[in-house]
This record gives sequence, C-alpha cells and structure tokens, in this order.
Amino acid sequence: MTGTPIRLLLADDHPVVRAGLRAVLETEPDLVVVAEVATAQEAVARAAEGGIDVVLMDLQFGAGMNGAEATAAITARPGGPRVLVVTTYDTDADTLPAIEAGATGYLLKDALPEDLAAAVRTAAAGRTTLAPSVADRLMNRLRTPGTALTRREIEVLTLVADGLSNQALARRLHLTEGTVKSHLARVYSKLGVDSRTAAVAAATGLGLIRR
Amino acid sequence: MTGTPIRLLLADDHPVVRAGLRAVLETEPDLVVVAEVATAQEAVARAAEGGIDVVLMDLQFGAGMNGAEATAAITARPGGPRVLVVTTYDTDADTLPAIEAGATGYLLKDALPEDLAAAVRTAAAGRTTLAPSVADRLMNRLRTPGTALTRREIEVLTLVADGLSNQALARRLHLTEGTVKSHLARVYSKLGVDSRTAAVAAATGLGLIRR
DNA sequence: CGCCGGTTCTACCTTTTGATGGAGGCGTCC
DNA sequence: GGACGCCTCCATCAAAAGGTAGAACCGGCG
Repeated sequence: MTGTPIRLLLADDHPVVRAGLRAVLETEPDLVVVAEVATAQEAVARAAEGGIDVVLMDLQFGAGMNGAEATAAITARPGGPRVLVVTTYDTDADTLPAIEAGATGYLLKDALPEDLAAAVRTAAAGRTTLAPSVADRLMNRLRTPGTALTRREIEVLTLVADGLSNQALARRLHLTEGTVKSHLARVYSKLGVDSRTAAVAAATGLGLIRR
Repeated sequence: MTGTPIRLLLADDHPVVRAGLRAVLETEPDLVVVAEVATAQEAVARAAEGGIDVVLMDLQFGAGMNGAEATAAITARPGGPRVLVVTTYDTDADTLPAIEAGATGYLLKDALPEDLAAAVRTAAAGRTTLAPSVADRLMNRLRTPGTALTRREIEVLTLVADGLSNQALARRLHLTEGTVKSHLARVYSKLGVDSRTAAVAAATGLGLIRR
C-alpha cells in the first residue's frame, strides 16, 4: 500500500460534488486526484490522454453525452483506466447500461467516505464494488429471470413514461408500430398489468425506470 | 464586510455533498462552517441551539422529516437563522413547499462556487437569491394562472398516474366515465398534451403531482 | 449443430381513449 | 342579481391501444 498512489479523474457536472469527492478522497494518502471534468466528452478525452487509474463517473450530465456512453468509450480502449460509477440513482434503467458499458463498480452518492475510498482501491485492482441496493436488485434479477424486463423493454417503457404514443415510439426507435406493441404486450404480461399507464406506475414502484 | 464571519450549518444526508459545500465555502474568509448534520431533525435541533446565521438545507433526506418541514420549524422561531435551500431538484413540488416554509433562497447543486458564496451572503442579509430556473417557473406561474389544475383535476390525474382506466376511475370517484373524460380533456388542454401518459409525464415534470 | 431468448415483424379484431360540442347545477365574488 | 369558475353529465365519431396468434432472424451456449 506504500507504492505509487492511485491516480483519479473526477467526472461530474456539479462543482460541489467534485469538491466533495476531492476533499473526501485526498485525505487518503494513497489516492490523488489528478484532474476534474464537468462533461462526459471531456472525461473521454482526458482518459485517453493517460495517467489515470480510476475514473469516478457520474451518469447524469446536463447535456450531451451521458455517463454510460462515456464509460463505454473509455473502457473500449485497451489499457485504459477503470470506471467507477458514482451516481444518485439506482434504477435498472441506470445500472444496466452502466454495467454493460463496462463499469468496474457502481456506488451511490450517499456512500460513506470510507466505503468510497475502499471502492476506489477495489476498482484500481480491477475488482467490483456494488452498492448494496444495486447488488440486491441484480440478485433478484438473476433469481427470477421471468419477471425481469429486457433492455429493449426498459427502453420502450421509459419512452412510454415520457408520454410518447406507439407511433411516436416506433419513429424514435426505427421500428414498426406492431413491434412496439409486441414489446409492450410482453411488458404488460411480465408486470401483470393491462395498460401503458399501469405499466409505468408498476415499473416506477419497482424501481425499473427512473421517475 | 470585515466584521464577524457568517456562521453556517450544513444539512445534507450525503457526506460527499457536505464535504463539497464545506470545501467550497471555507475558501471564503468571511464564511465559517460551524456544524454539519445528516438529518432534518438534527438540523432543527442544532439551529435551535443558536450560533448559526445561515442553514444550507437539502430537501431530500433518506427518511423521516424532509427539508421543507425542517425549514418551517426553523423559520418559525423568531430570531433564528435564515434557511438557504440547496437541492438537486427544481420542480414545483419541491420549490413551492420550501418557499412557503420560509426559505430565504433556493439554489441548485449545480451552482458555481462563487454563486453559492454570494447567495449565502445575500441570505445572511435577509434577502433572497433564486436559481434562474426556479425564478423562471415562479414568474410563469404568476403570469399564467390559467395553467393551474383544479383540485378535482389533480385528483383525477393522480389516479391516472397510478394506472387506473377511465372506467375504474369513474367507479372510484363515483362519477360517470363521461365526466372523467371531461376532466381529462381539460387537463390535456391545460398541459398542452393529448394522452394520459403524456399528461402524467408533463405533470410530473412540473411537479404538479407526486411521483 | 440445435435450442433458446431477445428482437423484429404481420394481420385481424375488440376495447379504450380522445375530440368535439354541447348543457345544467352550484357556490363565490362583485 | 349576474358573471364566473368548477363540477357534473350527455352523445357521437375517429383514433389509439390492447388481445391474440402467429412467424422469422440472430447471437450465444451447451
């Protein structure tokens, strides 16, 4: 533990959160924050320059690229840094894309400083840390695969929750309206409902989509 | 400005955010953080002890009392500190109760450090600072009162958001289905939408109904 | 290789929802 | 008293949405 320090990049659009992460992590002698960025694009660019071991990545940025896309871009480069997602939300709509994009860990912003530091060290070693609530839902998903919604189904349902019609949905996703209905029909049967509004209500209650 | 410093209390359930606020504000020579608390109850208790000029108050706490309730409790005591709300969300459902509770200002967490410090000084002087997006929505609300939904319309829309059909809604409220449709038609025209899911999305975004 | 889950698509039919254009009762405020 | 807003109800027609019953493609996996 007395070797070279772990070099960190902070990617978050909130200055206060960046300052907080820096304050919390720089009290640890083996961690050093070498850069901060306020957008996902900057995170990808800075990570490509090298000299970073772990990126602490937010998922929601005000505009432009989101954190999951940035994570995918960063982890796609061999020899690049690990990405530890640190966000406020813990719904499937957030966690699944991030994990798929290659995130090494997934923490929530209410994490204690010591858990945060521990997760950074774990990520630097290439191993995974998950927030308890995230781990819970992943376990349930593996235990009861019948109930779980697929990525596509979550994507469709999220747009339904935004108020889009089947027709608008089809245009947005480059599908036929019939395909949209197929997806929704399967969503309804999995959630035990029979209308789009009931599906949105049920999925919101289960934390499958973000409110 | 070279007199006694402004004494601050930080109330937020996220350790990282507290550390960030402290880091950002303590670089200012005229501001001093004298206490941090992680729950709304503690904030009320600490404020009652005195020695605080401005409370930086989050609205969302994990459990128990929320920030608006705490704000009301703190401002109810004469001679108590000012409350500056610093939160992530800016929907009517958040801002209106907070302002009604007597908050002196309302900032978002993506505020720049200099704006934050300026808002603290303004609050200490008893004057108001509002985040631009919050100010915008308050102005619009005053300019166009016709947009406001009636109690009955909100009641109907809330049940729609729970996934009920028009028929189920009519039974629940002891109305005819036609009356339900009338209410919804008026809701749609007020919100500028043309479907129940879009109405729920719009109303949720505006903070008109609870998610 | 065959199987399976996920995704895409089709066709027909029923039910629900929304648009339109009213009308009457009731309480409040001027 | 009259105007106004809110709530209730009506009927008709058109447009979405949902139910049913398939089928084909593809990628991963045993």
